Amino acid sequence: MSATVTLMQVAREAGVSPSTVSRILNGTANVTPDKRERVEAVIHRLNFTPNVQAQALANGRSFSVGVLTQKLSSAFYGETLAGIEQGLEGSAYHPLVVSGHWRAKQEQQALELLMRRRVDALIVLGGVIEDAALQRVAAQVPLVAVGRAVSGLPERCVLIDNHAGIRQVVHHLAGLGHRDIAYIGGDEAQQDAVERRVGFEATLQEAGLSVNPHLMRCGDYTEASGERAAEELLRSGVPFTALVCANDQMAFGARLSLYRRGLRVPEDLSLTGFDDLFSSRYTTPPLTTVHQAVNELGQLAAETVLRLLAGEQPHMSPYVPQLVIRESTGPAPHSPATGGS
Amino acid sequence: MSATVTLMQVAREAGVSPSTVSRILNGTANVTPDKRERVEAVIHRLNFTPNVQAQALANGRSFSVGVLTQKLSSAFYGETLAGIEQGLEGSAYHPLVVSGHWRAKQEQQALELLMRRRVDALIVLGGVIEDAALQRVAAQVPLVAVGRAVSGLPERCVLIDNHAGIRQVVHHLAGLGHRDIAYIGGDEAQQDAVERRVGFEATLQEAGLSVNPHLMRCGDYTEASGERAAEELLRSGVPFTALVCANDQMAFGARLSLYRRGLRVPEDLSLTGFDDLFSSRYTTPPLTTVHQAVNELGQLAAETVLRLLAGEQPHMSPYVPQLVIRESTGPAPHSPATGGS
DNA sequence: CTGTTAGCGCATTCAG
DNA sequence: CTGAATGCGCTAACAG
Repeated sequence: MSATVTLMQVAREAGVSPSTVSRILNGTANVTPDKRERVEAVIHRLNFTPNVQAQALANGRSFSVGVLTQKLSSAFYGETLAGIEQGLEGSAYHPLVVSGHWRAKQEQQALELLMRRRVDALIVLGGVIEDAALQRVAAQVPLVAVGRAVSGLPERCVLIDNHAGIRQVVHHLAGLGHRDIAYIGGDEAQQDAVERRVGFEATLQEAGLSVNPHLMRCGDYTEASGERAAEELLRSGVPFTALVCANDQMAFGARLSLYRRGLRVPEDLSLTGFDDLFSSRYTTPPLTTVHQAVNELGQLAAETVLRLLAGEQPHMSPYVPQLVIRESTGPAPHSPATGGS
Repeated sequence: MSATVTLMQVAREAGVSPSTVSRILNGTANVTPDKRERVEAVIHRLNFTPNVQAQALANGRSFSVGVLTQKLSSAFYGETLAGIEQGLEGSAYHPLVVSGHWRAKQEQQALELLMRRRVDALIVLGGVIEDAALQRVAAQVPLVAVGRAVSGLPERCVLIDNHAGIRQVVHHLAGLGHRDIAYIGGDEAQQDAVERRVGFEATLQEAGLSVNPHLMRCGDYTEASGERAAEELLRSGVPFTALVCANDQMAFGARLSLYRRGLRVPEDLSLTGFDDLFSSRYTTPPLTTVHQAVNELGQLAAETVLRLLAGEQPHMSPYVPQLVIRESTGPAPHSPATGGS
């Protein structure tokens, strides 16, 4: 653990004042070539790296943007984080990531941690913390929310048009002749879960089909819950020819449940997801789902934050996700699967 | 953006000295109840939060441990990150994550960034940067590497016994009667990729089987590469009854390729992976693979770092992963699949 | 128990 | 163009 080199040491070693070294470091002012060379040589020789904390303290900015995510192990948010990282690249700002685990209290603590680190801006991915808490921090630093609308902060939310997404799914299935369509929704504590369900029901009617409460189930966005819900649906005996899941993970779980019962996809039953996780391309059969450009959304959030930091007032418009038709959907069979027998 | 409150302001407002406030904040010394109450009231009223940068500067520690990962969107490392976060929880230290994207140059930059942020310790996940670079930073701060051996830094590497893992796979398959076993390896720039391949070949011989170079292919750990390699294998016409993949993702890709050709798993062909990603439980059929307790490895790394920070010298022993037999492996069929037809 | 005094490492006035 | 002086916000001796 060799002692860490300071700007002051560099200055002494090079026979100049600390200010000169600082100027060279930041290109704040011109310096005679010979001094510059001398200093740079010393910097290199001593392997000096400026202390970011000190810089932050001195000029009032930490050059870091806090990111509140929910789970580091989530494929969905992981991709968004990658997008944010990418969007910030080249910009002097760096992301500082903390997770809230979908727990309001932890999200609150995470926000406090970020504020103590004096992040220059904030990006919030989903979460269940109250809008009021977000408004409070938004009063201190520029804040951009992804995938959730925060009241009082329009133009600061990168929104996804869930309704439009699920609508495409239903019309696709209806077009294939499906009339009995089952649905597995997500935890309605999350905004998008209710938007998707409402969109599903609305489109059903739009397509001249009726909502059958016996074909509606609720999961929590995990594979296990999807498997369980599909199991229940099948066991209930109520016939259906297509199964719409509110996200890909639950579709994966449902897929397993169908496999267990020997039901073929899409011959016996059509299956759809939402999100288009990377792995959805590799399920058997590849999953028909709604593509969200998660990475791009992350980049967009990053760019928006950068723009906000630069004093601009960016305009946001909701992102319309697109249906990707792969191989898990097909024409409705004549005799609906019930799973019975 | 309201001006940010400082400790000094709190002190003035409460009619005490800054040191007193500091003492209350850190519990460094006793303070009379009345003063304490007064100060805490002011802190609350002004919504004061200490500036971590300033604290770091003042006491020489940033209370952050840098984490060099490769891809934020990776399911594998994501789980490890979650483990690290968990392991650090409650410890005053917080993770600072940066990605290297498996590019030596970017990894180097990431390390520099972390050093400039004056992290108190470092956790490195995989990567392709030279050992020398890691040794250099290890000279400045405690360093723990996960999933890679760094020369000169034994006892600082959380290692996985890849050989033992792949060995279980081969013996499992041999026990099922498979004699023609194909292999899809990873990019050999990564240590574990070569360890797994070498382990595969060694165990084959150990089991009395011979290594058939025509059944060996190389991917890069991605689904796409697994699909491609399986395709080649099948097209080559060389018969085999089992396909061992060096990681789960490639197994997913291979699975799709088999599906495309109408080959049943495990009736026509047995398939195995390595890692036991969460989603491997949900493929159809669920994948037989080698379980790595990735989350736990992350926690272990975090605890080790904490121990190092506390001045202890922890002892490391390689982690032995365990085979998880699910449904993608079965008895060898009588007539091997060749994919030709 | 508590206030005063010095820095921590750097950027930035302000004079030369 | 460059050095000296100041302060960023906080902690840690050091005296009371």
